[in-house]
Amino acid sequence: MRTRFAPSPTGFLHVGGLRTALFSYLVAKQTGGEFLVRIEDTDQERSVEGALKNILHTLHWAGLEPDEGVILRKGGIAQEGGKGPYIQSQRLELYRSYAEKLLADGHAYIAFDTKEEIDRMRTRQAQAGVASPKYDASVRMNMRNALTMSAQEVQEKLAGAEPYVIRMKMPAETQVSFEDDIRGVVSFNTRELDDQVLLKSDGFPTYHLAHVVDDHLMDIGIVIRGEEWLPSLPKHVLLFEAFGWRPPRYAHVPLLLNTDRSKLSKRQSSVAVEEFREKGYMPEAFLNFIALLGWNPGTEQEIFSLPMLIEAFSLDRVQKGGAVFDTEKLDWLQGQWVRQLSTEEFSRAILPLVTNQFPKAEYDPLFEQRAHLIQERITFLKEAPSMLQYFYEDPIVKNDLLANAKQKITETMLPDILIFLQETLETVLADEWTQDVLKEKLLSAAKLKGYKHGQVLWPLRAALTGLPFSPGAFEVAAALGRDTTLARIEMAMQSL
RNA sequence: GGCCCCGUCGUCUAACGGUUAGGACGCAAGGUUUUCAACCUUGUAACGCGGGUUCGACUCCCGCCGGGGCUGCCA
Repeated sequence: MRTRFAPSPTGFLHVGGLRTALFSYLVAKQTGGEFLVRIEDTDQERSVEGALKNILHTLHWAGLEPDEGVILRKGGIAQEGGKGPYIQSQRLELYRSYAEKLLADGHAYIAFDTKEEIDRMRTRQAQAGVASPKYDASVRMNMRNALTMSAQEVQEKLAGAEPYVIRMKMPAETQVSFEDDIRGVVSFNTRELDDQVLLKSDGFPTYHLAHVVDDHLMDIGIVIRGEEWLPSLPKHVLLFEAFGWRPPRYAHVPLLLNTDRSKLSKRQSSVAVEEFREKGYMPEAFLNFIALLGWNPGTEQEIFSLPMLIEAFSLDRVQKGGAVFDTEKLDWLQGQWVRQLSTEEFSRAILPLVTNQFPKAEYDPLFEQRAHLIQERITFLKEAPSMLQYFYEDPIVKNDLLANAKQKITETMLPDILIFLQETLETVLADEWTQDVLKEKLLSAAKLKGYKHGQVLWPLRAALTGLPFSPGAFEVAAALGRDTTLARIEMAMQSL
């Protein structure tokens, strides 16, 4: 089954766009088909410089590599496949010829109305309380089109280069029913439908014409798109019929919503996928999150990689109602994905971040060991450098960190506690300096002295790391080694 | 306004006539070698309303209410 993702280069890749792209990608992959990317740049005014490249980059980041169409390659943006071009602004002649075919077959007509005339018509209809304002409100009367003018008049205007559009001639009172793969049968009456513009006066097609022509020519088996297109479905089905083509299958995916349940918008939420990438979310976590918004596997599994999604996804388990884009679960998934990495993968992922801050850091078994200590306790990879800081430089330890009311440690108790730590730890020899031995010796000594665990462990951990939170005291002491551990306790004593 | 779509915990969702309405996030409490996390345990919380159909409705039908989308020479 060939599927496509067809963004307009008007800005960043939207999270909702990524979701429809993901669903399309999954359907293509699980049916052994191709996933194409086509660019819908038919609105010259809204096109944004650089948006195309940006969207492709983000798609690549997410791991959704197109098989055909517009693809990001080393050299830049390439078009691959035998059904191109895949950028609509490069297919203008094609759309025109198909629009003319419609004209010849009586499914469309030329109209010369100006923007102002159309505006006036709408105002008039609104004032008259017309239920469904449309171009042909009064049997296409009062409008300047090929349906009400003589052929000669039309020819004269065309010869005089007067701007015109080509409109679809909507059949009267026809019931159009179609089976959507997510919603089941939906039906509409053409009575409510306008004579949609198909070819604009600037020679560009509207979405409607371009969609029908391209998805037919590019042999798309199923069109997966946002629910906002559902009301346009009958127009598209009718166009396929007018061309004598078999329509593809359609799946209208429910919308992503703001917290107030309106259509997800930039004003109310973060909607650019790029923002999430910048915040440090892993593509796996983000994709996992997006997939679970409106789709469920029917099992209690929550963690899904892209290959697992290809395996488990199906359109009939896609929700019909919109889903609030609430990212509270995303952070949890991000943490899960950090934990999902092997120690080596994790170490390699954080290495550049750490060397950036501590140039002498390098990948070796020791680094892996240290990385392992923090892998279970961070959510974002970018937290790694600060959590490993004390392995690369001596911390500056303040008394108010060493003392801790919650652990019942006052500043006046500190000298005694630090001496206790020093004396006890000195009895542990270098060759038995392990987490287990340290724990055994220190806790038993503390018990003899009448210290509570927190009263000795908190100052030890704080003296070693200088941080309000970090891996545990024994883990850090073992990783730091005997000399450094004792030296830092000494330093803490000096600074009292 | 008209047309179309939708309606289960705060959020994402399971259930496809018979369940104590399940899971996840969040939140709360407890646990773990101190703290923040992570992790484990327990808890918290939902079928929009009213009619039918049926021995029996979250599930089927109708109405209402509520929400959303569309109603462009934007996609």
